Amino acid sequence: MSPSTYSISDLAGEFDVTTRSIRFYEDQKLLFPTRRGQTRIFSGPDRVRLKLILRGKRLGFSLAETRELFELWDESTTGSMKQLELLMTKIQEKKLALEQQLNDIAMLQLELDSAENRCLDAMNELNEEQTGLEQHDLALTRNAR
Amino acid sequence: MSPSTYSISDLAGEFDVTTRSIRFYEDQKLLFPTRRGQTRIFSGPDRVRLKLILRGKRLGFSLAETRELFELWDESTTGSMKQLELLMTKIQEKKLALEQQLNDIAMLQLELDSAENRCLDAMNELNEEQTGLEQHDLALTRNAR
DNA sequence: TTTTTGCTTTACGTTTACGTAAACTTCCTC
DNA sequence: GAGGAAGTTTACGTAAACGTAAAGCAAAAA
Repeated sequence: MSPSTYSISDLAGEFDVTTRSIRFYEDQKLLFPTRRGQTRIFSGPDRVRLKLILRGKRLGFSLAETRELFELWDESTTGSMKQLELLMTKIQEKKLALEQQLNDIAMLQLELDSAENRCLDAMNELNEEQTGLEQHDLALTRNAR
Repeated sequence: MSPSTYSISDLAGEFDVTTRSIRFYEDQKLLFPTRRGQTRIFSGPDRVRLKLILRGKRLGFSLAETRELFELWDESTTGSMKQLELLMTKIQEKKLALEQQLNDIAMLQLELDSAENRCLDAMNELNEEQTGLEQHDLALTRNAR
């Protein structure tokens, strides 16, 4: 069974970040570990937050952006209509941004595929120059076009 | 017909970046405009490079990363086998990274959808508290679950 | 001809996201 | 009870990606 509390190095180990980073995230109000004496104790929700922080980072979110989302989400439980509407617009914004990212990724993938193929072509040509024409079967090592 | 050369402000305008940024990219060896006297003249390939730089940025690539790819691509035309193999591995790396990003985006999209729905639920509850039960049709404004 | 407009270089400033070092406590082990 | 491992705070340092101001040239417009 997964534990319900974690030490700083538990989380650092699991997600491959430094303890320095985790303390920095706390400093930036992204995590709120409790304390036993001096030492930090992280809860399950803290762990989830950390995972979200890191995923956000991989997608180019700044810590400030992620914190803003966390805050909106937290405040939304106290639920004034204005808060909820604000949260909705932020959610829409992020969804649009993700759509854009999907486009970017799709285009880059196409370009990488094309680059890959040209690269393979060039390698095949080099091979034929070196070993003569009888080795044209090397083309079989290439992926489908 | 699209022109084959561009001024710095042409590109800044088209891609909505500052001229400062473009000069910085040149400084970092990502762009290589020629000069007429003092002023920079950008070619079609320069324009393409700029577009790739910005797309890379949106996906969280550093300028150094992007430059490395450019360099590998440029060197690959002079085509020693070692260069080509290096380029291939870099291409594979980027493709894997993009796959990871696709996963991240998919998961975040799911979470945003879920957040959106909980948000809409909360808004509906607020509305019913305020206006009585006869307005339950508001649920129709919600997207499909 | 002055003025505006656009471009240039040089250079210091700024924000983000940590790294790194110093100096200290706490707990565990031997 | 000496040492080591893991935790802590405080604080200065750093790399990336520009922003911003200063000071100047050069062509086009008024």
